[in-house]
Amino acid sequence: MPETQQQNRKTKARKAMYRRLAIEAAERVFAAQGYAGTRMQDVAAEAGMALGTLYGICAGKEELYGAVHQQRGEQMLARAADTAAQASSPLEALRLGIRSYVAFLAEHPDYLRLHLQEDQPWALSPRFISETQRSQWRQGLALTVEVFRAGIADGSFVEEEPSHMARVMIAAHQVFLVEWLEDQKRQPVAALVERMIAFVERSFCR
Amino acid sequence: MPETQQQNRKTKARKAMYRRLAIEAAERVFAAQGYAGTRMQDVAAEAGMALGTLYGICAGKEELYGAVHQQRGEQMLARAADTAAQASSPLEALRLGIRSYVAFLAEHPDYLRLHLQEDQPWALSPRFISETQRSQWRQGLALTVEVFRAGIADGSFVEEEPSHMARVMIAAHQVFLVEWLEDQKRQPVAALVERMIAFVERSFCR
Amino acid sequence: MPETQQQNRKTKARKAMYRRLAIEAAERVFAAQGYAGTRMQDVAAEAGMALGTLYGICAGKEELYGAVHQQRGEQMLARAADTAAQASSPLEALRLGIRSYVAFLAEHPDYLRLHLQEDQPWALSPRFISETQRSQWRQGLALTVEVFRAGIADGSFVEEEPSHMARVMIAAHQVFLVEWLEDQKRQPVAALVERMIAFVERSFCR
Amino acid sequence: MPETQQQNRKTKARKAMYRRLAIEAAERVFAAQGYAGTRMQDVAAEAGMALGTLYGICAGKEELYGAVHQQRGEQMLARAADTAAQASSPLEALRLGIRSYVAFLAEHPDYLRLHLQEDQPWALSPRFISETQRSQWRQGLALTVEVFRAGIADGSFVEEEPSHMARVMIAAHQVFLVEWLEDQKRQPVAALVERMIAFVERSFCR
DNA sequence: GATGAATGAGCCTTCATTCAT
DNA sequence: GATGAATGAAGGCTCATTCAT
Repeated sequence: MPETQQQNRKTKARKAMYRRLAIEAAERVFAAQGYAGTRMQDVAAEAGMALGTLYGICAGKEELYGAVHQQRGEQMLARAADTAAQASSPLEALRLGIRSYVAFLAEHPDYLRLHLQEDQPWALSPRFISETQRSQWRQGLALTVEVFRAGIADGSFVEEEPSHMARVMIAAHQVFLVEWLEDQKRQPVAALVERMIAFVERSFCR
Repeated sequence: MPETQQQNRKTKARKAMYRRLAIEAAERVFAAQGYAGTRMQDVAAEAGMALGTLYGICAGKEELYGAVHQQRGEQMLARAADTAAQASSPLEALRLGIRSYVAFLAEHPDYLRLHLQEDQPWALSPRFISETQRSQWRQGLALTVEVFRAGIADGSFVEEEPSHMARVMIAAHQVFLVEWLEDQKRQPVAALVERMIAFVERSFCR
Repeated sequence: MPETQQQNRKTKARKAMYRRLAIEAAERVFAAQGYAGTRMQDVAAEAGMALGTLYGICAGKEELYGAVHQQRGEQMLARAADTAAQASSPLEALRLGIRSYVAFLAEHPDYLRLHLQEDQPWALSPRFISETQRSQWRQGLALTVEVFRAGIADGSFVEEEPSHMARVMIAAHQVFLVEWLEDQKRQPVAALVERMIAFVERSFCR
Repeated sequence: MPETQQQNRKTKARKAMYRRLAIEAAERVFAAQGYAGTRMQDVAAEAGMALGTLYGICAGKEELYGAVHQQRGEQMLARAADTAAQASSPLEALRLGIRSYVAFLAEHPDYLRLHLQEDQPWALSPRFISETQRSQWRQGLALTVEVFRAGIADGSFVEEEPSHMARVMIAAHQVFLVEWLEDQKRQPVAALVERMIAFVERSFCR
């Protein structure tokens, strides 16, 4: 039944679009009101859809919250990975990667707030993260880890557990980003990035 | 009326004891179930008292949560400050301070969990922080900042904004602590401390 | 979008109906159990709806209580005003008005009970009266006051502050109504009305 | 055992004193905060005694509330009765009685507020009235009723049910008293009394 | 499939009352 | 007898989720 198949395709496409819509709305509302302060009603309203529709798209509040992080995380990582792939050395890959993801966060202020509020890369059990999301997060982390591993191998980085280095780097970078926000983003992004890179080199390069 | 005075003293002492009991119970429950997942009923039960008694001791759920952080934070800071005071150089003060607060957290695993869950030194608006707590946090930060400032002055630290250095240090240390927990505390505390100190020296010493 | 408009109309109509249902249920429960003795749960049950639905309809217990008074008060006043408007003299207007509102109260025994319990025209600070209700009460009083004023002008009533006369009249009439209830409503409404009118004439006519 | 008897007497006397204290405190607090808004704790504090002591003195909140009314009611009636007893005619008795009880209320502003808030002489089921109080209230009413009955007999009053007349009179007088309060007591008590008497004569005298 | 009205479990908090000291 | 700390039942309200239209 090609007709049915086409319908399925259409249906799926529409569903995907609705989901994207919902997730983007959720990002805005969660960023503004926090997880506890956000009602599903608010998200539906922000997304311009009915509550029931929202529930047809996501499994519940927790899943939706996780999906926001997954969605943006995926995008952010993809961009960072693409950029870093063009590097000729692990150190350069790291520099390019940082530049890329800071640019991404600067372009997505709502996600930045969420990221700083709740995204604890060191968290014991990041709240509301499904298995799918967890595995995806691991993949993302793995990219950074790979860069560190290569850098250790070629002697440009200190010998430490790469995943540890990645987590420390992310944690420290959160401080830079918060201070940047507290300062009303007065510092140019390029300067911010340079300081973040400098920190990493000081902490991890030989 | 010395009788009344004595009674007041007794009453106050008892109240203080009850409050400590309640705060300790709250620490355990908040650590295990998180803020949102904790019912006041649970805390009362854990403290072995009736709900009404708990409410005679604290003003509400938020205040109680804040009190847990304040209580332990105060203790931790006092110990770290005392220890660091005996140092003969800024660098040694930092080392002693880190050793002290890690020891404290190792002795108070529930507070450690809370600390890692919610104590985000980089947070934009740390939830539920009363003015008392805020000032207390500032004092704590100030101590660390002072050490960094002295270290910059005597040339042992890089020239950076001291409060920035303090926040980065704390953020990075959280990663060490989480990994330590994830590893079931298999690493001896002394070794953990050494790695944390080594990181700070790498990141901030000339 | 005429569809949406129609839906809005439908929605509004339904909401209005539900609100009326809720208010009528509340009237019964408040009349039977008093304000303090009434739980919102009871009202919801009496109205045959869930608690959440009730809260979708009214803002809370106080607002609901006020709404009952407002609703019935409005109806009662409208009827009394309509009737009195047909009178050819102030005295006749008063007679018709009294006849009308007593008939209304006789038809709405639950509201009568509420009226006797709480509607104290002499109250210093009538509890729970929102601004809307206050203005409505003023309107009601104004109507009666107008009749008295006209009666004073044409010489049929004694010269007194009309609003005082209105309040005294209402207070005295409450006694008639309570006694009627205590007597199990054995006295015909028409006779009751005649006695109430006689009282007013004795007290206020020249 | 005369010793024990004396102790009992002392004990009783002390208890009676405490009870009076408590009732007076309760009067103030109930007048200021209303029945629902008053906590037993508040009354105890106002009376300068411990909560347990208060409960040794009265059976509970409702009983205490009733006791306030009973206490003052008794005093008020006693004075009114004494005064009225010196009258040479029913009409004069009524005049003297009114003068007396208005003076009493003017001297006890807290009781006046309570009286106007809650004392519904026409109420179907006056809240919280114990059997003792009910009988006392009947006695009080009986006095007034007796005056009316005598006045009907000697032809000075209209022929109506005396208890009805008494209740109507009280209800109407509440309006006078509320207006007097609303007017900040600007009107002299003597003038107020004259208007109240005038009303009664207009309504009930032949 | 979309809608949004309806649901009701759940939680924070208060305060009348009791009872060990 | 006086005390007041302790109790815990009770109730207003919210909001995630469902399901009839």
